[in-house]
Amino acid sequence: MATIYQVSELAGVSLATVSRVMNKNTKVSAKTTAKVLAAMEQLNYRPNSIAQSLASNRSNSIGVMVSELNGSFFGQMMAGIEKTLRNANKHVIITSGHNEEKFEKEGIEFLISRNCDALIIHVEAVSDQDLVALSQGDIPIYLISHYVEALKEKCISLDNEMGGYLSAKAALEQGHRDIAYIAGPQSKADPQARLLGHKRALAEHDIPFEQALYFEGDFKDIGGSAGIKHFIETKQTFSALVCANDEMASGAMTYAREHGLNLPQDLSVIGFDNVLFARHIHPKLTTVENPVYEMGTMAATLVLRDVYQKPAKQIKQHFQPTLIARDSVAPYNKG
Amino acid sequence: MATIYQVSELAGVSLATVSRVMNKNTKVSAKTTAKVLAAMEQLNYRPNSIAQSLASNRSNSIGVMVSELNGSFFGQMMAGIEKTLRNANKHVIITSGHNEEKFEKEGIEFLISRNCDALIIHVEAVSDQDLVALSQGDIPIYLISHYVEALKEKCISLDNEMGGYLSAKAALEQGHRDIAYIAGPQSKADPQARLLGHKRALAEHDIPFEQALYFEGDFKDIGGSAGIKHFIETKQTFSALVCANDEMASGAMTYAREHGLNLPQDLSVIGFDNVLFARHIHPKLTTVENPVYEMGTMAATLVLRDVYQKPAKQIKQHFQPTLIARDSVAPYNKG
DNA sequence: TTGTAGGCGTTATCAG
DNA sequence: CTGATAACGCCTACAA
Repeated sequence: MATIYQVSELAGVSLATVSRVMNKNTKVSAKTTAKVLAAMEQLNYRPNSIAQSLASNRSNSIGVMVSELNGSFFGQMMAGIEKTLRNANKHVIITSGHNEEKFEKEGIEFLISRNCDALIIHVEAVSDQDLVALSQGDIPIYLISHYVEALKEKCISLDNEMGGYLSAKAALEQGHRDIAYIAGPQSKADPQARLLGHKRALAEHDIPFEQALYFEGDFKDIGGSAGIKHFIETKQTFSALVCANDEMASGAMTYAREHGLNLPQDLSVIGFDNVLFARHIHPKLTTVENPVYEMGTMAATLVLRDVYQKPAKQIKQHFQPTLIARDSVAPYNKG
Repeated sequence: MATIYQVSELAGVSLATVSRVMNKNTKVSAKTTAKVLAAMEQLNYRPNSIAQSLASNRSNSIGVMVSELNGSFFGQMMAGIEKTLRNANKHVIITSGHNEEKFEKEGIEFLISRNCDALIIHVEAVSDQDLVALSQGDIPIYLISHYVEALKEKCISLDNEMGGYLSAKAALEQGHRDIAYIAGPQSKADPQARLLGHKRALAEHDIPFEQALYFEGDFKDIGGSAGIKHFIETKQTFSALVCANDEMASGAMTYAREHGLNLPQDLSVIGFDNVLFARHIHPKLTTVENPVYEMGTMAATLVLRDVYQKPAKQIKQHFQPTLIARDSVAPYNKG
């Protein structure tokens, strides 16, 4: 592999000059530039990115930490991040927390030890407090799909309250009044906000929130089936079921069908996230779009702007969800 | 950030000694080791991985190139790769080809320019020829879920022929004889092999392969719906439908149901891959397990062994698929 | 067992 | 506009 030194020899200039034409940061005469370019071409020169990093104190790498790699969420997010960053010639180092706090923290440590210029983080288990502490460190961190007041300039988040509102609205507007709700883990902010939005929509329609129609799930399909099982066994009356994510909606639908319910005639179901499989399940799931790809793109854009001083056209840190109406909600049927 | 030099000063030894206790490759007296460790601790020293890379000519990074980041396949694969590699203190740089040959090639170039120690590649569009050419370069490449004869030591692959055989078998063993098949793109080796396996199973049961019951899809749900539409419109008789992947199976099922078929009574459907949503769709999809996570793990293990000389317990390069029997296949019903 | 010193391939700060 | 030359932080013969 040719080095900058060999290029400089061939071109008959100093190595500093070669560096200059590469980085275009200092004026170099057209003539010398041409010579250098020719030499580079001839030697098939490729700068050694590691040496560049060492000398410039910039690794040009962004660490991305996600709580889990599999699952329907992650791919979309990564796609947005990777595309944006690679266009800017930055690279993405990826780590997964495998859904455990210990691994998430280790992963972050790992990324720091890798000299990343910035971190984009989407974690479940690490506390807000730890995140704030982390942000005091040398390396800038950005949070995706998670809002922490103290770090608001660093957050890309979704209006989960509005999402919860929209999903309840989808049922209410079809005339449903007995609406069960399977929430996500209330130890976390996102599911809390979704629940809040749900309650707001009910209140707007003068429907009291019934504890008996509430169940806290785990965001997995099993949480959905457990929730509806609970409602059925406690003999609740409900014509619609709102779930705080699509996985739980899917679990609930499977359970409902196995127990003789006709979907959506006997029960309308609404999800949240609009993951890829939402349109594969039957009936096609009405859900709330969670613009994960866009959020990934935006997080990357933010890094580019703040860390690398790249001009960014427009930054949008707070995203609004939208309802995706498909086939899993039927009009309320008095019978 | 403390440097190795500061540590050496504090410990009262040379910087070479500090380097030695870090790398444990040369004997250092217990006493000095202790001093050095204490100094490191005190200064909260963290080696600069970039400087290490430059000096040792090892970036400790492995580039992973996937054709697409979203989709149900990728996450599993990545999870296996990342976990294995991080345990060995290597990091993963990720790039996506966004399903276009141009991007796939650019991505590979990008990874090479990033001084990766090895590449793990899962591409769709790049030709075998190009892959072979690539492997002549300085940087070792490994192929995942793809078999190229000339690169067989570098391949982690699945026995797709056997998978095709198993999926057909699932229908045959339930008494089905009129079995439609929606294939994947026949320009690629994997779908070809699946089709071959399908034919072998038919032949074993003395059932001729009918061109009229064959359709070539695109591995997307749309291919599945187009396929079954074709069969229905040409008035074929078939009681089972085998699809070369789960997405197409899902698309076909949706279409079938919309056209009045009862699943699985009127039509048994079999998929391939066992992606995450396979158990979310209705009826739960009988399919063939594609052990993507394990293949990812194994690719990483192979890299660790070949590139970093880490002892590997057991290498398995060729994986066997297994049938996952769920609810989408019903016994053949003469009626 | 430990220290010395050269080198890895760039960038960046000086002069000129 | 261009050329020396010192960092950057670490590894690794080679010496001692």
